[in-house]
Amino acid sequence: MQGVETFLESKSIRVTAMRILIYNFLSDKDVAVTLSDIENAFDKADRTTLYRTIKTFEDKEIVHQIDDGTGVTKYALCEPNCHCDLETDLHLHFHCTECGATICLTDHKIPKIKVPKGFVAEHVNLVVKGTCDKCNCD
Amino acid sequence: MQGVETFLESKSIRVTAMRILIYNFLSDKDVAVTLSDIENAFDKADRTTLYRTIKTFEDKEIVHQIDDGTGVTKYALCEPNCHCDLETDLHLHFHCTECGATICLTDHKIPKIKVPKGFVAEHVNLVVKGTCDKCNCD
DNA sequence: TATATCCATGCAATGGAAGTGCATTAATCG
DNA sequence: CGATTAATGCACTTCCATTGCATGGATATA
Repeated sequence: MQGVETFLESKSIRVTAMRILIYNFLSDKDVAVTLSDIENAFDKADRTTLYRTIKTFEDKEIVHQIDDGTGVTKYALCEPNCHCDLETDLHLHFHCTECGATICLTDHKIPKIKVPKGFVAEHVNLVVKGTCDKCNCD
Repeated sequence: MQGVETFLESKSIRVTAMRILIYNFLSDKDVAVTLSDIENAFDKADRTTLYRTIKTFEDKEIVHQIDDGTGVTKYALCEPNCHCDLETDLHLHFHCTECGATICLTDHKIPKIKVPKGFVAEHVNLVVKGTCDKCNCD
């Protein structure tokens, strides 16, 4: 994929084979993944490399972190032109307690939240737990 | 406090010195606490005891768990008559990124969240991050 | 081209938090 | 008081996140 390389460059991320692989892995998934998921997909690579690659992606705002309450951090690609802004970019996440999948509901923006006087909101984390469409078919 | 003992009994929790102390510790706080916080407050007690006491309190629905995204679980007393129900009891939590405090905004109930067709919502975790009233005074 | 520099990678190790098994002590009930 | 049941304490384990250091590859510079 020529596209990925130029995309990474446009985000001032140095292009390496590993990074392209990880990016493609993430973009193939429609659910958020853990570090272990990536680890299992790339046996040959070291855990630290994967970890730092994800951190780099995060810094450059092409990946966002999700805390779905399971205790392990999950990651997913951001939408194009995402800056993880409170007003425009934040979407809610759905965690299925049956299959364990965590899904970005990117078209479900987070409603405006009122906070008490004196408080300043900068970020919102909204996770809905329940059962997903696939699990409800059974 | 005679009141605490009868309260615990009413929840069918066996009354011990430790449990009274922990309950009072929690009710003195207006912020959610971590297990380590409790540990530091009670040097003499073993971590496991504190851990299991909190779990007991959770089971009996007098304490709720909060995942504010810091990676460590926090705990706070429930409101009276709370059953941690989706519709009536769930409130939002505010996490201050400056002082690290996590606060229950019990009068801020969680707005009704729409999820896509096929999905069933059972629980919602809503954490707003930013700076709290105390930190904004500086 | 040679060399210096910067950064990605890999290995090893650490630290923190959650959780479990088992033995001991304390509380309740008959 | 004696027996049963539950609470406490200790030791350990596991899992995940994170960091330090050494190495190797890519890039820029002379």
